[in-house]
Amino acid sequence: MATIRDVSKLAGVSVATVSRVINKNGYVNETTKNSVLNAIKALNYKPSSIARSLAGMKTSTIALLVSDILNPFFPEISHAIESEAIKQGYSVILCNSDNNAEKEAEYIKILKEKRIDGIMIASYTIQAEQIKKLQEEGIPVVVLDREFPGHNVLTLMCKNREGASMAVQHLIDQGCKKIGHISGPLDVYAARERAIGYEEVTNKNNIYTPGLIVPGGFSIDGGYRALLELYAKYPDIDGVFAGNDLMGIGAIKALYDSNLYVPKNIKVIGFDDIDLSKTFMPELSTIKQPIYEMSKMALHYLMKQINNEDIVLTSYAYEVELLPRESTKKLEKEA
Amino acid sequence: MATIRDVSKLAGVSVATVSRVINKNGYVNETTKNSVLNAIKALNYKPSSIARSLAGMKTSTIALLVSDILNPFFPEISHAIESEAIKQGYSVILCNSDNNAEKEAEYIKILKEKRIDGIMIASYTIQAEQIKKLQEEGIPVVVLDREFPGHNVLTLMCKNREGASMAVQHLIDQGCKKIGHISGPLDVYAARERAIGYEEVTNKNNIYTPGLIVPGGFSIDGGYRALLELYAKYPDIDGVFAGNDLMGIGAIKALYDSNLYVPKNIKVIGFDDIDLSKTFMPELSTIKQPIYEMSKMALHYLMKQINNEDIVLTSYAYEVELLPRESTKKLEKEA
DNA sequence: AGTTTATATCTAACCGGTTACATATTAATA
DNA sequence: TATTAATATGTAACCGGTTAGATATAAACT
Repeated sequence: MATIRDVSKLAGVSVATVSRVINKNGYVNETTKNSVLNAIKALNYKPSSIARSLAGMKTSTIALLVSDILNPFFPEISHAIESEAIKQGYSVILCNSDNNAEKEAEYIKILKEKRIDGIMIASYTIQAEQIKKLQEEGIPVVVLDREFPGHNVLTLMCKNREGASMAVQHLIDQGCKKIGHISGPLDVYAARERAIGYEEVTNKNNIYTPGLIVPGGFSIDGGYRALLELYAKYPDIDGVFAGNDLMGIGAIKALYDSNLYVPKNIKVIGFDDIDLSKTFMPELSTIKQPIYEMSKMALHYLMKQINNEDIVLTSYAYEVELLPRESTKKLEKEA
Repeated sequence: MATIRDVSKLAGVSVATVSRVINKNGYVNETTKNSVLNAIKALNYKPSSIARSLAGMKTSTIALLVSDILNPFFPEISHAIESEAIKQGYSVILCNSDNNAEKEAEYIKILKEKRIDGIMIASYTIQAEQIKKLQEEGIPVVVLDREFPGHNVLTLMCKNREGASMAVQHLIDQGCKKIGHISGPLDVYAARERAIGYEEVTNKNNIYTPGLIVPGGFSIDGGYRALLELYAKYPDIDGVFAGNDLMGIGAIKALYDSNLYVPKNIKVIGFDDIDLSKTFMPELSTIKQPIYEMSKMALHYLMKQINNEDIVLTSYAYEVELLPRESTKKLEKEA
């Protein structure tokens, strides 16, 4: 593999000149530039990012830490982050914590050693303490879909509580009288907020019952099991607000396997608007959060921190949107 | 950020000794070792992988190049590769080409500059020529789910043709008389092989009609559109073999939207056995390919190349398995 | 003509590790 | 006791870039 010194020798100039040509900075004579360019081509020279990082004190690499790459929500984030990052000349190391705190800690250690320029966190297992440590070591951090009240971190999320309220209100509008909630892990901020939104609206309508909240771990399987549990306890349930689309899909599947149909017997609404929700049958009503937009802005703010522009480390909540689809349709005979 | 020299100073030893302690090689006195360890802790020292890579000529990083991270098939591969890689102390840069040849070429350039130790390719846009170039530059390569006959590359795939035959035979066994095929992009090896498997079995049963093959681009949308096209041309179709599960799901959706039901009116079988296929309603019959196992072995062979163990650069095809589910069920009244 | 400014290039230190080689001490063997 | 081997540690070159500072020439300005 050719080095910058090989190039400089072949072109008959110093390494500094070669460096200037490569980075298009400083003065370089047109003729000199061409002979350097020719030497580069002749040797098939590719500058080593490793050496460049060591000398330049930046890696042009960020990390994206996710909970579970098998959950379609995260590939959507990953896709957005990566697309935007590459536009700015950054590449992304994807770290899948698999919802495992130890694996996550191991990753964080590796990332520090790799001297990545910043880290984007979309993981439910991470603790505020770990984020604080990263920041103390000078590593820019942005957090997606979480909130750490009382900590100086930039976090982006959607209006979870409001969205949940919209979802439950929609079920009520569609005629539901007894509405269950399949929640995410309640130690996760977004899941908690959504549960609160559910509580608020059911309370206001005098249909709140604590037992109607069952956790479903944000997964299809969890949603499936949660629905069965819910239905066993309350066979007269007629609406379900699932804390995310995956659990909504799991719930619909469980109903189907129990010979109950959506929306005929029970109406179901999810949250997120992952791609799959409008492909599923029946199409899943949901609360859309602007995943691409949020991710894009998250990256934007991460870059600002990396470039030492000072920004306020606070949290932003994005608007959500109700997307009524088949799974909450009011059938004619009900009307 | 503390450096190895800071540590050596604090511990009162040379950098070589510190290096020996960190890497657990060479002779180090127990007492010395402890004082070094203490210094490391006191300074919160984390060795720089950058410097280490530059000096040691390896990055402990591999790249995974995928076609489309939004297609669940690829997160499953990604999950497997990443899980196995981290066990061996390697991290993975995930590169999503988005089915865009230019973006892919750009990534390959970046990866060369990053001096990654090896590259795992699961992308449909890559050309044999590019792989050859990578190899000539000494970069170990393993390819998943493709084949490049006549090229010396290690490729892992499943028995695509055989699986396709099994799928079509299964449809026939379930009573289908007119079977369509929604294919992947026919310039992709796996898609072509599956189409050939389809042709072989339909031919043998004298039900082959060229017009019954329609391309669906390996996506849900593509499958949806392909089915509509197929059905418009051949309204008497009673079975569909989709070249992957996503297209199978798209096809079922299209049928549903046309008031046709699966398996009642038409039976559908997919290929891959992605997680979603058994959650979908109806559950999608499919040909299971051992994604985790294949990916794991792919990584295994990549590591062998990285470690300069010589292996035969050839292609391996994994066994597939028919998973009959609801979408191809023979209903009682049909029997 | 003398001074300033813009252009062009080079030398060498530096980034933070690894490692070959030299050196010193102690233990084992002849 | 002399010699060899094992243990322990240090020095300094090297990996391949970047960049500050030195130097030199040509053009522009007093």
